[in-house]
Order: sequence, then C-alpha cells, then structure tokens
Amino acid sequence: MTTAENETPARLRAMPSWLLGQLSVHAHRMLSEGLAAAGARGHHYRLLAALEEFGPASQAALGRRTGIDRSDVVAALNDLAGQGFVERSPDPEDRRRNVITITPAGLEAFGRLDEVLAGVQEELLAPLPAADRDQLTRLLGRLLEHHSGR
Amino acid sequence: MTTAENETPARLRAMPSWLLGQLSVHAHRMLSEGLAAAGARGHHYRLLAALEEFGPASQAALGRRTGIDRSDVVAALNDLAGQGFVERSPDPEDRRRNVITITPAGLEAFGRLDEVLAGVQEELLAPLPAADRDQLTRLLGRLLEHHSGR
DNA sequence: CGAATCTCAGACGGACTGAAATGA
DNA sequence: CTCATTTCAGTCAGTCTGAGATTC
Repeated sequence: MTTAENETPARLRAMPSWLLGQLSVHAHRMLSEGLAAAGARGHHYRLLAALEEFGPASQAALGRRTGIDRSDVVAALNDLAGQGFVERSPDPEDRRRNVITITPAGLEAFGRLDEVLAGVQEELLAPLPAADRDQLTRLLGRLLEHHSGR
Repeated sequence: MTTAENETPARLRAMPSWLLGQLSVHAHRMLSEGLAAAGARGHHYRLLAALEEFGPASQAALGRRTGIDRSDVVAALNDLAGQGFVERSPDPEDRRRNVITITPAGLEAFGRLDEVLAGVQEELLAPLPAADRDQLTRLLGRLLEHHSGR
C-alpha cells in the first residue's frame, strides 16, 4: 500500500470544527462511561447540578437551565425521584407546576458524581500543562459565550 | 422571578467537556446549514476531501480515512456518483473492491464546499484575535492526537 | 381568549450491527 | 477455512414534536 489507509485528510485535521467534533465525541464517551460506572447518566448530573446551585425549581425552569428537552426532563426526574434524590411537590402558588427539590441523599449523590466528572476533566486535559489547560478553557468559554446569545 | 430561569449551572460552564460539547453542537449546526445551502452533507465533503488528497481508493479505505461507517459510505457515494462527482469502477487487482475516483466536476464541487467550510471556520472563531485562534487550534490538535491513538 | 406547564406516545435522522454474496 | 469488501435491511439510543389535560 503506497499511502496509509487510515489517515485523516489534512483538510479535516486543520479545521477547528473538526477538532471540536472529534474531541467532543471522545469527551462524551469518557463522561458516559464514568457516569455509567456510578449508575447515572448525563441528564441526571445536569439536573442535580442545577438544583444544587439554584435551589428548588419547576421542571420547565430545569429544562431551560440544563438545555434538556421537556420530555426528557420528565423521564430523568422519574429516575431521580425513584432513587430518592429529588422530591416532586405541587407548587401552591401556581398549580400547573411541580416544584422539584433535591434531597440530602441527592446532594450526596451529586457530590460523588461531581468527583467522577472532575476525574474525567483531568483525564481529558492530561496531555496539557496547567497553563495551557487554563488558556484552553478560557478560549472555549469565550467562544461559547459569543455563540450562545450572550 | 428571583433567579434567572435560563442560566446554566456554574459547575457545567467551568467544565472543558461541557464547553467542548456545547461548542461542537454550534459548530455542527453552522456546518450542516452551510453545506445544506450548497446541496451537500458532511459525509460528502469528507469523502471528497479524502479522494482529493489521497487519490482513488476503495470504499473500505475511504471509510477508514474519514471515520464514516461502511454502510454510510455506500449511501454517500451513491449520492456523489448520482451527481457525477465520483466514479465507481471495479478494481482489476482485487475484484472484491470498487475503486472510487473523483471526477473534474467532483473536484470543482469540492472547491466550492471547501470555501463554504472555510467561511464557517471564520465565523466560528470570529470572536478571537488571530493569535488566540492559532493557539486554540494547536491545543485542540494536541489533545486529539493524544486521545486518538497517535 | 392566548400562553405556560406537565405528561405520554410516537416520529425522526444518525450511528451502528448482522448477514448475504463475492472473491483473495 | 479464514478474512476482507460491498451492499442491504434493520436495530438502537437520543432528540424532538404533537397532542391532551390543566391552570394562569
């Protein structure tokens, strides 16, 4: 064979959008595997993080904060409620809504998942020295800020 | 409302894996829209790029180079052949194979798509000064190199 | 009335698997 | 016999849409 049979075209390797896409696939795989080993999914972590930071909220608000579709919020909260990590109660001020509250067990579970994800970030950035890691995170943050409303 | 109802949790916003994932969704959307306006899909561009750089190849080799599944390679090449951008001919040296060759019309189409994608990269990195763009691309490239075999 | 919330059922495109046919 | 290639049919998980019931 004169040319390598599994080499990515240089055109692709030079494109930031390609690098971004490939890396995000790797990151997503690491993340899913880490969470799966802890018995959770990405949606679960995101919902718990929103509840931990902002306190009790309606399901619609949780969907907006986490970017999870309204239907998927229902399903993920079913899981979390089944494990006793959140509680659903009707909102007395607006009876269309459920108010979702994180429980002590939920906070504890969130702490464990958070450590798992910190480990994944570590693994993801492992090849870079600390200064480069910070710079990369800053640059990505700036791009995302710019491309998602503000 | 005391707290904003659509703010992403700080925990997420600080995670490189989250930034990567969100940005790659934006990038993918821009890419698909740009290509769709030119009547193409991501698979088509990738296959044309591999043919342009490495010359005629079997379908299996194209799949390996572009990371496209063997089944999807068949479908995308059907599209490209239908538009006259590639030609399928049996390999005389190994009659299991089709040798795929890019046509002059295909090269021209590739040139157009390449300009579209260059514009998308420009738009994606727009908020960053040139030095930061290069650094970002370098850092992403290093991470990808490390996390994908070589 | 129009708009928002919660819920379920199902659609939809993308990535992938299995297997058959052919040939090295 | 084992392995690689091409092709098609079909599966699978993830995301999203539609619609109904309820309340604002």
